[in-house]
Formats: sequence, structure tokens, C-alpha cells
Amino acid sequence: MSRNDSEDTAPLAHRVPDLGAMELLLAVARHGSLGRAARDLGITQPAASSRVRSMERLLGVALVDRSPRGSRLTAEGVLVTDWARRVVEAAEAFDAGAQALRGRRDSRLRVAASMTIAEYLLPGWLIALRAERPGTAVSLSAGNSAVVAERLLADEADLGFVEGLGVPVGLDSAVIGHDRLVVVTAPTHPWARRRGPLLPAELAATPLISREHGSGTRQVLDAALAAHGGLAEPLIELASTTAVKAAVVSGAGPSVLSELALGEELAARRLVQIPVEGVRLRRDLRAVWRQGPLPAGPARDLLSLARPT
Amino acid sequence: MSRNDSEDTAPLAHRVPDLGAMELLLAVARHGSLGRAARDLGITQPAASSRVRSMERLLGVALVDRSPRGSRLTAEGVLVTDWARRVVEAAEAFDAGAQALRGRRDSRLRVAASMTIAEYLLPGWLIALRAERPGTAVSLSAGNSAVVAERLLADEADLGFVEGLGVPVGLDSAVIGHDRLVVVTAPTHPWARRRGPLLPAELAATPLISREHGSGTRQVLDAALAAHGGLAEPLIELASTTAVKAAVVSGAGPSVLSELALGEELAARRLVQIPVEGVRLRRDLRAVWRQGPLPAGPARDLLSLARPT
DNA sequence: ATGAGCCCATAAGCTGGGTTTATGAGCAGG
DNA sequence: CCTGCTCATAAACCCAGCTTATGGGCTCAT
Repeated sequence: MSRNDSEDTAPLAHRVPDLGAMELLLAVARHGSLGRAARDLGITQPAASSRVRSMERLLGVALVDRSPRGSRLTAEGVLVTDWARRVVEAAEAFDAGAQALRGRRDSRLRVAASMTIAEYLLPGWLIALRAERPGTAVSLSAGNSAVVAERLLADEADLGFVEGLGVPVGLDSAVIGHDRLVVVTAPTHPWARRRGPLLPAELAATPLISREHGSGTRQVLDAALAAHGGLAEPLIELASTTAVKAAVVSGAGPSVLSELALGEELAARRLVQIPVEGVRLRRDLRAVWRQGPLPAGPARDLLSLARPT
Repeated sequence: MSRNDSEDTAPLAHRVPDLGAMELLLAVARHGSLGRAARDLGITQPAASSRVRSMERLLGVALVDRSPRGSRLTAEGVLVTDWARRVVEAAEAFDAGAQALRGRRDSRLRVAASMTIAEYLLPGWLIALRAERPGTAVSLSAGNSAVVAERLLADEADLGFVEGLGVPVGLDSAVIGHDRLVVVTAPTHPWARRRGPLLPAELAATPLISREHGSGTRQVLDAALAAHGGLAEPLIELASTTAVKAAVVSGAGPSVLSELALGEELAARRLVQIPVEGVRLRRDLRAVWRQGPLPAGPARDLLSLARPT
């Protein structure tokens, strides 16, 4: 009834091959043969053949050159496969995260992490961990620094990750990396057209769009700008990083966010980064654990993966 | 018959919700209601309800808190949604690229780009272009610098993108960004354990895994190391960047690759970056067009998006 | 030559997940 | 207390993707 919309408005899932098809395409690229790709994925050769065909029909592009001696990607197929690989990699990160989230109490490694770290860094670490120590069952819970500390102290978690200035009492920690905070606005904002960098006092005096209290970002910003007149009252406070980004994109005002959260938006120029002069807007990313010797076993494995971020 | 493999070995697509489900989850997060999310995607409310349910069953995690006044994400749901967003974004890039690849000859903007740029940067630009100038039909063809130049001169393309040292004759150009080349090895390679940076002469003397001839990377490397004894014969030459990366990961030897191609591998520590002393391994990324005034219309729109990479 | 062993395509039939329509139940607010 | 929103359940449908069965093309070894 409503299928013949302009192709721009149809749901994404109808314009893009599904994950299984993309996996298949990657397998074809790896093996150079539809049949072997099929076997690799545990399906039959006709299934693979038909699936690749329907993918080509959907995209309107020939992806593989079939020959009696095998199948090779066409020039377009190489490109499509590379794009598909990125989708599949994102799906693998999703999977790694979801598996940890479902993780049972009896997991060998119970991790508690701040939202930002759980969202952007942990899936990658889990994939690496799976590669190095297959079969390590990890369970994940996410929350702010206080929650992480609480879980560690209650022995409900073996290893934690937090960002922010201090280390909660009762815990030992190691810095595993840093995180730059950046000032962003919509491309239409006056700051986006400035010639010189922003002065700390200007930033301090400007009401920002910010996360609700308890955010590690806020802490760092407060400390950095204390010497420049103190932080102005927020323009508006929102519940999630995503909501903040959406508000900034829509032009509601500037904000200060972790660069980890901004990859996509900066690349697509939905947001613009505003340089600031003479303030160090960095914060440490820390692994934390109950006071005492460095945790052994799987916790140590994960820690060594996370180290040089 | 072979379903009950350990859950690690089942195909990814069976462990992860499909793109439609992820889109739905994002819509639920946006709208705070299953019903409204359903309407937004053009399906009925029971369909949405059942789909979210089956997603929760698949993941083994409650994602939304249902109430008679709407649905909000649970804490786990927030995390899952953020991971899903990254998958969907990758799928959007896929879609943008695929649409351009299918683009007809009558497109308003015909782009020719080098593989690296087409693969890593163009989809993002196309998404941004779609946001700013909806309805601009773009067609894309990919090839090395010579092919790009040829297509421009034959008036089969309006705008090109190349990386490398020189600008082909007959074309004007503008630098739109830079691209660092980095030396990488498997984490097990001796270079990964060095204390100090690599010396240019060492790099020059070592056989590398490299792309086949004509690669822009090779050109730059040759020029940079000419003063240090010249580049050694390649250890092995492979057809695609992907094949090179796979070989390096497997420990076959070191290689020099564009940092654009290395995001995932470095983050997951499958590859390690080796610092090099005193050589500038950079190359320009350039937009190119037929000699004459800067192209107008959609070409100019795209150019201005690509500019400050 | 001729058969074996790859490759891929086509055809027919089954199955299950996602859909719709139809209905009901819980809570809010005029 | 009725209207309007929320979500859940049940039954029927449909199609995408799967399997099995088959055939044709090419290459290589016998």
C-alpha cells in the first residue's frame, strides 16, 4: 500500500542487504568461490548463489564475476564488499557487547564500566579478548563512577573502568588512556566561523547544552574553567549523550563532549569542533579494582588489552 | 541438524538482530513508544511489539520498560541501542555508496575516485550531501589516479578524488586533506617490542608486504626513502589492501598502509603501529577537475563538504 | 577421448519469521 | 465514565531463504 515511496524514504533495511548476505559476500571474497563460501557459512551452494543474485538485483550492480573456475569480485564488488565489511564489524562489536550484557553471574570475568567506555571502547576490547583467550565468559554492567565503585567493593565485579578526575576510595587504579573533551557546535553557529580559537573565559561564560549531573564530563570542565570565572549555568540539561548531540546538531547551542562520542558527527560535518586556547580539556580513562594486588587471570588479560588506548 | 554448535561458531547473522530490528529499536528510543516507532517505520504496532520481543529473546536482555504511558529503554537497552546505532550508521554509509555506484549516466554529479577515498571517505560525504542537498543524484566510479584522470578528461566525470604525489596533466586540483602512512606489523613481530622508533634506513632495507604496482602508497614511500638507500624489493605483492592487511595480521611481515585503512585493526590490536623517525610519510588527498574554473553546482557542494578533512 | 572433480544455475517444494487484522486490557485525564 | 493513549495476544497469511535434485561448462588426469 505504501511501498512506492521515493526510494529515499523506504526503511533502510529494505534498501540494504541483510547481515547474512553481507557475511556471505565477505566469504565469497575470501574464498573466491560461491560454493566454498556457502560451505563456510553452513549453507548449500544454491542458497548462496541465489542470495548473491538477489543482492545484485537489490543493488542494481554486478558484484561477482562467475566463471567455471570460481567467482571473483568485480570492481564494484570490491567496493561494496569493503563497505559491507564495516557493517559486519559493527555487528561483531554489537554481538560482543550483547553477549557480555547477557553474561551470567558465573562469568569468569565480571566487568563494570562507565557508559562512555562501555559504549565506545569495551566492545573492541572484548573482540580482542575473544581472539586471544577464546572462551572467556565476560559479563558487563554499566553505570557512573559511583556505581562502578559500589559493584567492585561489593564483589559483584572484578574489574572496572571509569573516566573522570579522582579514583573512588577503596580502589586501586591504572591509567589506560586519555580522552579529549572538545567543544562542538552546529556548523551554522557563529563560533564555527571564528578565525581564532575560543578563549577559556568565553567558554566559561557561555551556557552549554549538557548531560545531567554526575557526568564525568561536567567534573572535568568545571575544574578546567574554575580559574576563568567558573562554568555558566547550563542552557539545558539532557539525559543521554545522544540527546545532547541531537540538540547541538539542531543548532540549540554549543556543548562539550568526549571525542569518543563524536566520530560520526564530525566526519559527516553535522557538528564542528571549535578549538579552545590554553585549557587542557583531557581526562584520564582508568581501570579500577579492589585495593590490593593487580587482579590476575582474565581480568589481567583484559587490562593488558585495554592499556595502550 | 547443525544448529547446536557452541554459540561462538553460529553465523553472526543468527546471533544479532537484523537491521530492521535495530532501526526499530532506534525509533523506539527516539519516540518513547512502540506504537509511534511502528508508525514511523510504516509497520503496525503489533509487528513492532513482537519484533522487539523477539530481539529481547535473542539477546537475553530486557531492552524496554513497557508501561501504559509509553516505553523507555532500560539501562541495558540504552547500551544496546548505542551499539545498534553504529551498525545502522555503517549500513547508511553502505547504502549511500551503493546508491552512487548504481547511479545512472544522467546523474547530476558524476564522481570518479581512488579506491581508498571511495572506500573510506566518500560514503560519509555522500550522506552529508544528501542531508544538505536532498535529491542530488550522484554516480560513482572508482579506479586509480590514471583512470580518474581519464574519466575526467573524457567528460565522463565531473569531479575526481585522488591521493598521491602529483596532479595528472590537464587537471586542476585542490588539496582537501592529508593521509598519514603508517608502518604496521603483527603484535608478535620484533618491531612491536622495540624501545625506540624505527630508523628510515632500517625501513628502507626491509622487504615489505605491499600492494601491486600503481598504488599511491608505493609512490610516496619510494620518494620518502630515496635518500635512505631506496626501497627494498617487496616481500610479496598482493592485489587488495584487505589481502595486505590479512597477511600482516598473520605475521608474514611488516607493511606500510594508509591510516584510513587501519582503524579497526589498530583498535582491536590485531596490528601494531611502529613509529618511524625523521620521515614524513604523508600524502595529499586532492579533489581534481578538468582544467578551468572551479566546477559549479553539485560538484561545488560536494567539494565544500570534503574540504576540511 | 573420457571420466572425475571442480565450478555455477535452475526448478520445485517446504518452512518459519515477520506481517496484518482483530481484539482486549491497563492507565490517564476531561 | 468515557475517550484516547499505551501495549499484548491470537489467528491467518505471505514470502524470503532454505534444501534437495538436477544439469551444463570447463579443466585436468588418466
